[in-house]
Formats: sequence, structure tokens, C-alpha cells
Amino acid sequence: MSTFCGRMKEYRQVSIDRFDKDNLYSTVYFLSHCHRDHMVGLNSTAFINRILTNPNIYLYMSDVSKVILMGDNTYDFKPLEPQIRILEKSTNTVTIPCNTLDGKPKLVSVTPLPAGHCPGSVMFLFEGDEGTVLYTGDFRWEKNHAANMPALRNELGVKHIKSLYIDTTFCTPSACHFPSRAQCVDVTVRLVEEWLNRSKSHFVYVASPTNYGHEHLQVQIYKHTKHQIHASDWKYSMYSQIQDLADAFTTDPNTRIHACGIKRTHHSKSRLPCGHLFDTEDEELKLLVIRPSTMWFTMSTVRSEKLVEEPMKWYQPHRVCYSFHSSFSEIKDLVSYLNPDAVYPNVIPAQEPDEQMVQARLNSFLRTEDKLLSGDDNARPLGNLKRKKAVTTKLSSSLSDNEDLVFDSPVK
DNA sequence: GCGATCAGCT
DNA sequence: CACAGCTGATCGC
Repeated sequence: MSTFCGRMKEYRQVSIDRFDKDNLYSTVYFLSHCHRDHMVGLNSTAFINRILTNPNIYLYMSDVSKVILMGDNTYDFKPLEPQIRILEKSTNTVTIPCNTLDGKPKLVSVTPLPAGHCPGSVMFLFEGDEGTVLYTGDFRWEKNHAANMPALRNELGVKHIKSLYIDTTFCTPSACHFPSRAQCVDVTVRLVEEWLNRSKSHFVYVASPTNYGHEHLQVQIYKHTKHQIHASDWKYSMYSQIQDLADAFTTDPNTRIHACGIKRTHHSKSRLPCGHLFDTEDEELKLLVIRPSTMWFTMSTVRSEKLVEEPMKWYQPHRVCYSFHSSFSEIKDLVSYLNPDAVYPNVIPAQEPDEQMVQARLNSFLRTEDKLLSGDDNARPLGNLKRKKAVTTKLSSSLSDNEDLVFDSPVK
């Protein structure tokens, strides 16, 4: 769960993924993806007033995130629409209005990088007079993924990144290794195919525990089996507007694969959230329930990895391996590849609730030698011991600046 | 009676 | 079993 307070050390008038408290004084807003823990305050009257009464204050997001936000079925985010701006896939020039009368607005370049976390999820790369900083939001990048991102490089090599704000959900050695997404998809598709081939009375229910995040897996299941997947009406209304997802889903419950939500009540005869009863022509219904979840492997278990876990009891789901966060080693790869001046955690991992420990770990991924030897005093002036203290300064708590407030896809 | 926050569960 | 989100209790107004 995100513990990022909304603001970075740089570009202090920018707020990302937090829309409450001090963030109400920011003059430009960014949303990395539509998970609730990144939308705190987004539906508050305070934020809506803030953004609607200041015509030059905008909320930036990806085209897909806008579709999902506008289609939300629990909160009404439509009032925000006039102030939402879609980020182009390439570099965008974003104006940061000043919140004092005499100050001039600032320009900053913002490049959204696909984060691989859930539909529409992006990282934000900021480049401007306060330096180059990267906020990852939640992300899953596998090894060497960063090397394929042109925006992170210039003619000299990897760009000089001042600060990296990174998703540390699994920044613990006990979550050292996750199988690749392709591996997990492959194993799951085979499981589904083998099941459906048994008979016409065999059906599949993908019981995804979270709102968004397993769509990629579901699309791959559709592409391999050619069976469209049942989604709830309100989800379909969004999916149908998103290029990569539109074909894979249907609102017709009479299909052999369902992903229509999470079943909570056991009142109906159906074992599906939509309540549909299949006509199996007097044969017994055979339903394969698969539940994608993160499975991880420590250094010592990498070799024995099993990507599908058979249920202990017949009514339990098959668990299949799928993670939409990066593993410990994937986090390490990205941090050491970018080798920023400073790196800050966006999340305190649940199984390791010691922020200092997470910070120390992130710091250990940095390669200090070249910059210290080159005499770049600004980069790491304090050396190893002191630097550790310097960058451990709490960022995840609220920062108060006492600022004067004047300024009160691919989509189909 | 409402919203915000939190514990607990999944 | 696994980091997102729901439910229900509690608090404050």
C-alpha cells in the first residue's frame, strides 16, 4: 500500500497519487493508476473545489486511466473531467502554475512510462530546472526492462537521475525472485486449455481478488483459447473503450470463461459472482476456479518453483502465480541501473515494517564508487555513513511548507 | 445521520 | 497466504 505523501523533494508544487492535506496547495496533479490507495482525497469536495475553481490547475493521467476513472462505479469522479488532461505517450510539456502572485509559472517535461502494474498504470519521468526525477508509482518491470526505455537514456547513456521514488512493496530478500510474467501466463493458459478440452461441461472462473491488475493474464487466456471472458456490465463498459482489452471480454454470461468479480455470498446455486447457471445437459458442472496471486521464491527456493498450486480441498481455487509488483531482485536491478543520487521508498512492505531497513536496502543497491571518485560533491557529499542518515529523512510523512496560496489513448 | 478513520479479513 | 479493497465498528460533528 502506498505510503507516499504525494510530494517529492523536487517540484514542490506537484502532487502525485495523493490529493489530501498539503497536496491541496499544489498547482498540478498526477495520477499514476486507478487503485484506491493512490487516489486518497481524489473524490473529496476539497480537492474537487481546488481543481474546479482554478482553471489552470490540471490533473494529468494516461488515456486508459481516464477511462477507468470516469467509469468508477463507487465514486463519482466525473466532476473532475473538465480539468483532466491526457498525457501523450511521448514527452509532454506541463506548466506548473506558481502559487504566488508575483511568481512565474514553470515548465517541466513529463514522460509517462508504462509501469506494467495494471491497465493504464504509468511511471512519471520529470525533467526540468530542479533536475530529473522518476516516480514509479506501482510497477512490475522485469530484468533489463529499463534498458528498453529510450526515455531513460540520452546520448551519454543512462540519464542522470537526481531522485528515484520507487515501489518497494516487495523490497525484502524473502521475495527475491518472481517468475517472469510470460512464464506465469504460459502455465496458466495451459491449465485452462487442458481443462476446457476435457468436455463441454468444463468451465473456468478466474477469481481475481483485486479490482484491476489481472487483465493482461485474462487477455492472454482469451487469445489462446478464443473464448471471450465474462465481465460485469460496468467493467465491460470500461474495457470496451480500451484497445488492448476490448475483444477479450463479453457481457454474455453464456461463455466458458468467467472473470465477473469476486464471489462473496453463497446464497445462489451458482458458483459464479454473476449468478449464471450453465446448461451442461445433465452432466455435472466442472468448474476450474483459478486465483492469480503473488508467489515468491527466496534465493534457496528458486529452483523448486511451482507456478500452480493445486487446492487442498475440492472447493478451493487453484492458485496461479502472477505478480503486478516487482520482486526484490527486480527492484535492485532498476535502482542499480538508474543509479540515482537518492532513492526513496513509496511503500513500506507489510512483512518488513521497518522504514529504515527498507531505506538502507535501497541505498545498498546504489553504486557509490564512481561518483565519489569523480569528485561530484553535489551528488553524495556525505559519504556512505552520513549519506545514509541524510536520505533517511522521512518523506512519507506530511511535509508542510507554509506556502501562500493564491491560486485558490490507447483509447478506442 | 453523515463522513472519516481504522481494525480485521480476505 | 501476500499489498488492494471491502465490511463493519468507532469516533466526531
